[in-house]
Amino acid sequence: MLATEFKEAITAADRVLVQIRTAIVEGEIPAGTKISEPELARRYDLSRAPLREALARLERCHLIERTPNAGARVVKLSIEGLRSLYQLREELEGLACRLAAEHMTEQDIAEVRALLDQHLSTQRVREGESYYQEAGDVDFHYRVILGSKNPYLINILSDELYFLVRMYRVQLGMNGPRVSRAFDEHKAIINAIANRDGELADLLMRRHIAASKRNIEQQLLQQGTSHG
Amino acid sequence: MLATEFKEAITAADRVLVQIRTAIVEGEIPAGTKISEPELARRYDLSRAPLREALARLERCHLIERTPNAGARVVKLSIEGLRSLYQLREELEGLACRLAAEHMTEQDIAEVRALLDQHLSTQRVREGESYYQEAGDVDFHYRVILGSKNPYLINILSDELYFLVRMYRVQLGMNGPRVSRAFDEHKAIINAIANRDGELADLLMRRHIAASKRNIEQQLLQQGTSHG
DNA sequence: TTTCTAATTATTGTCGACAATATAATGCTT
DNA sequence: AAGCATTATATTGTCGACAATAATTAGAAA
Repeated sequence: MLATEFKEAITAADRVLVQIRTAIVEGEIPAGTKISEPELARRYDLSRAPLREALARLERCHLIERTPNAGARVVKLSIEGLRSLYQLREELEGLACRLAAEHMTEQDIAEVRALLDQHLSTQRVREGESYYQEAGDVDFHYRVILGSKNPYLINILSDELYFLVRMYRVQLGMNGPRVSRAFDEHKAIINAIANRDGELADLLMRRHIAASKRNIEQQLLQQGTSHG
Repeated sequence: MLATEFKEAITAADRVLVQIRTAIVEGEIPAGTKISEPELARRYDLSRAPLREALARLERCHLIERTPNAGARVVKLSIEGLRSLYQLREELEGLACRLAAEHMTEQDIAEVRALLDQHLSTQRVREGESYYQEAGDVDFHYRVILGSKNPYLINILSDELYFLVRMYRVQLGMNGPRVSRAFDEHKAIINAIANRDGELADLLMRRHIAASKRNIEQQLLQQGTSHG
C-alpha cells in the first residue's frame, strides 16, 4: 500500500531454492553428490516440506535428478550433456533473436546498449576476473530472451535451461581470448536486432553460442584426460 | 527379480498427477477454474502433501498458474497463448526432425511407418471420431521427438509443452478436412526422415504444425465471436 | 572366502495439525 | 447508500511424526 514497487510474496521454499541452486551452480555442492533431505533440512534450518518444494523446482531446471523412493543426485557435467544442452540453446536463442528483432522497442535496444557499455567498463577495470564476464554475458542473453516477448520461450530459457548453462560456465570457466571477443559479438548481435535484421541476429547468436560451447568442451576434454 | 520388464515405482503423487492432468486437458476441470487444495484432496482421497507435489508438476507444464499464498488457477486458452506455444512448437519439432533424420535407426523408422498404417486402419473404421486422430497424431509426434535422441528436447516437448498442446486440441477440436490430411503429412515427414533429408523434414513439420495452428485459431475466433 | 539371505538402519513418501497470509463478511463513518 | 476499516473465515505454507520403501549391514551356507 506504500509507494514501494510491487513486492512479490517470498516463501521459505523460494529462499532455500535460491540458496541450494547457487550452491550447486557454483560447485559448493559438487556434481554427482547424493542429496540428503534430512541433512539439507538441518543445514538450511527448515522443515522438509518447503525443502521438497525446492527440490522439485531444481529437478525442473535439470540441476538434480530424482528417482522415486531412492532420492536425488546433483547432475553430472558431461560432454554429451553439454552438446545436447547447447544444441537446444542455439536453436532457442536463435529464435529469440528473430523475435527480438521483431518485438523489441527502441528503448529496449537502447537499454541493452547501455548495459553493454557498462559491462565493458567494469570488465576493463577488472581485467581477467571471469566472474564479471560471466554475469555480464548472462545479463545480455537474458535481455535478448526477454525481448522475444514469448512467455514460453522466456520460461524455458531463463527459468529452466540457464542455470545448467551457468553451471557449465562457472565450473569449467571461460578462458583465453574468448572473454574479450564475447563483447564484440554481443555488440554485433544487438546491432543486427536494431537494424531489424532477425536472420543475421539469429546467425550471429548461433555462432556466438557455438564458440562458447567449443571453449567449454575443450575444458571438459582436458579435465577428462588430465586426471581420468 | 522376475522376468517382468523394469517396473518404475509409482507414488500417490504420480497417480493424482495423471488424474488431475487428464481432467484439465479434457476440460472436466474447466479452464480458468480456481484450484482448491482441500477440495481436490477430498475428491481424490489423499493428503495435501502429494497433492501439492502434483500441482508443482502441473505448473511445470503450464496447465495451472500459481501465485504465492493465493493459490492456483487452471490456465485459460487464448489466441496469444496459442500463437506463442505453436511458435515454439514449430521451432522445436522442426529441430527434432533434423535430429531424427540424423539419429533414428532404420528400425525406429520402420516402427513409425507401421504405426502410421495402424492408425490409418483404425481411423477408417472410426471415421469422424476425432479422439483417435488426436491420439494417433500425438503418438506420431512423440515418436519423432524421441527420435531426436536429445534428452532436453524430449523433456521440454513431451513432458512440458505437449499437455498444453493437447488441451488446445481436445477442447477446440480438429475438424473438417484437416483430419484426413494429417495422415498424408505424417507420411511425407517420415519419408523425408527415411531419406535422411533433415531440412525437408523440418520444413514439412513446420507447415504441418502451422496448418494445425490455423485450424485451432479459427475455432478460437469463432468461439470468441459467437458468445463473447 | 564368497555369495546369497535376512534383519537392521536410514531415507523417502504421506499424514494431520498449526501458523501465516489472503479472501470474504460485517459494521461503521461520511 | 457508498466507501472504508475491521473482524471473521478460509486457504496456503510449514512443521513434526508415522508408514512404506530402499540401502546397508550382519549372518549363514556353499
